[in-house]
Amino acid sequence: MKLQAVKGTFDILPEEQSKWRFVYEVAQRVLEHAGVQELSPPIFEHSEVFTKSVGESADLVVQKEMYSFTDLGGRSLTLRPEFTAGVMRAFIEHGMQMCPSPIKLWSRGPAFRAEKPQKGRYRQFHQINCEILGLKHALVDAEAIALLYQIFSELGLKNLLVKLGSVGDPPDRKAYNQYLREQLGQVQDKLSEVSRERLKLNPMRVLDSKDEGDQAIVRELKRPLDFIGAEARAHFEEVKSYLRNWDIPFEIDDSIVRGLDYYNRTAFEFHHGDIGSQSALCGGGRYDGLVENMGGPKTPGVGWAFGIERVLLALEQDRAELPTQQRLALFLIPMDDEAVAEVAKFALGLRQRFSVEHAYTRRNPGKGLKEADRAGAVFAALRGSKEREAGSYQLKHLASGEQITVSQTQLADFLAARL
RNA sequence: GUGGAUGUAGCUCAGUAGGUUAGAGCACCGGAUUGUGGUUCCGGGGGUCGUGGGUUCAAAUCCCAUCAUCCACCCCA
Repeated sequence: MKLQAVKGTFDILPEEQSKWRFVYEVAQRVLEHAGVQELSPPIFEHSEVFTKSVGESADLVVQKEMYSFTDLGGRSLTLRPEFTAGVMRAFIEHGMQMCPSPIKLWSRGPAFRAEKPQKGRYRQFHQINCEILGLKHALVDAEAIALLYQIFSELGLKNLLVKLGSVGDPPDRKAYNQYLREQLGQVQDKLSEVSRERLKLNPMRVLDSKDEGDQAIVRELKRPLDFIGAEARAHFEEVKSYLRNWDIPFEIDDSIVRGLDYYNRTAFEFHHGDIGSQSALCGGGRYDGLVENMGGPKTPGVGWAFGIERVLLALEQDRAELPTQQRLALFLIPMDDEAVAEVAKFALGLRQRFSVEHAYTRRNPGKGLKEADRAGAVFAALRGSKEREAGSYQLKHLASGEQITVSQTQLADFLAARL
C-alpha cells in the first residue's frame, strides 16, 4: 500500500508556510501588545485533564472523539482536543493565581479530534487560543472579543459576523433547561429524531436544529436570554456597551448555546459568510467555574480559540492579500570548477546579511541564469576566470537585465543599497 | 455515525455501446544556444488508470469490496 498522510491530516508544504506564519505573526503581535503572554502546554495530557474539564453531559459525545492511548507506564493519556484544559492545568500547577490579575495567556499549535474530516475540519488541526483569568468584570469579556476582532481585521478578513449571547449563570441555565424539557416534552412526537435525542442530553441544542418543523416549534418558545438573571443581564449589557463604545460590530444571537457545561454568561462566535458548512471561525466565552471544577482555586475566566485552517479558507474566499515567500536575494553562478568553491565560501559570508544560494557544479551562463530565475532570485552573480583575475563578480539584476561588474569586497554593500 | 459524488502522469484534466503500445496542457530533463536567462522550436523521462477481488477471449471502462478526498447531515471543547 502506498504510504500517505493519515486520514484527516495534511502536510503544510514549503510554499504554504508564509501564510501560516502570517497568521501566527499577526496574532502574536496583537496579543503581546495587549500583555498576553505565551504559554505552551504539552500536546498530550493525562486523560482526566480533559474529561474533568468537559463536564458530564458532554461526556458521551466528547470522549469518543478524543485520541486517547495507554503509554508504556500504563498511564491513560490523551492528545489535546483543545487548549483550554491544558492551560488551566498549567495555571493551577504553577500557582498562577498568585500573579496579578488579570493573567492573560495565549497558545498556538495543533490539536486533535477524531471527527469525520471535511473541508475546514481535520483530525489534526491548528488553533490559536487565548485565556484571560482572574477577573469577573465585563471589561475582560469585551477585551477578549476586541483582541480577536483586531486579529481578524489585521489579517484582512471581511464578511465577519460577530455573534454575541449569554448563557446566563448556572441556575439560569438549569431553569431554562427545565422550561425546555417541559415545553418540548409536550410536543415530542412532532420533533425531528435528532432533536428528540438532543432533548434528552442537552435540550438547549434543540434550538440549533435545522429542521423546519423544529424551527417552527422553537420560534414560539422563550429564548435563553429571557431566562438570565439580573446579574448576568447587567453583565451582558455592560459587555455590549463596551463593544459599542469601541466600534466593534456585533449582533445579538439570543439562542447561542455551548456544548460544554463550564461556560456561563458571555458566549460568542465569529462566523464568516461563505466557507461552506464550517462557517464558525471561532468560539469563546466565559467559564467562571472551570478552574474550580478542575481542582484549582476559584478563578473566573474568559477565553476563545480560533482555527487557523478555517481562517485561511476565509481569507482565500475574501481574496485577501497574503504575503508570499520572501524572495532570494542573490544566486551565485560558478562558471568553472575553481569557482564552485569560491562562490560557496563567498555565500557563507554573505548569508549573515542576505539570503544567498548558489549552483553546486559548474554552469555556463545561460543555464546558470535560468537556474537563478527558477530559484526566484532578485540578483544573480557570475564568477569565472576573468572575474577571478579581477577579484570581481558580474552582478545582474534579473528583472531588468541590467548588469555591472562589482568588486567582491563591495558586493555586499552594493546589494544592501539595491534590495 | 448517515446519505451522495469523485479517484487516470508531480499538477489540471481528456479518454466508457469493453478491443493494438492509455493521451493533452502545465511542470521536469536534454538539445537548438560551450561567457548571458525568461520567448520559440525539437526531443525525452515519467502511469501496475486509488487498492483488492470478480465477470469476460479481452477491463481505465462492467460488478463487489475497501481506502482516500469532496459535499450535505451529524458533531463541534
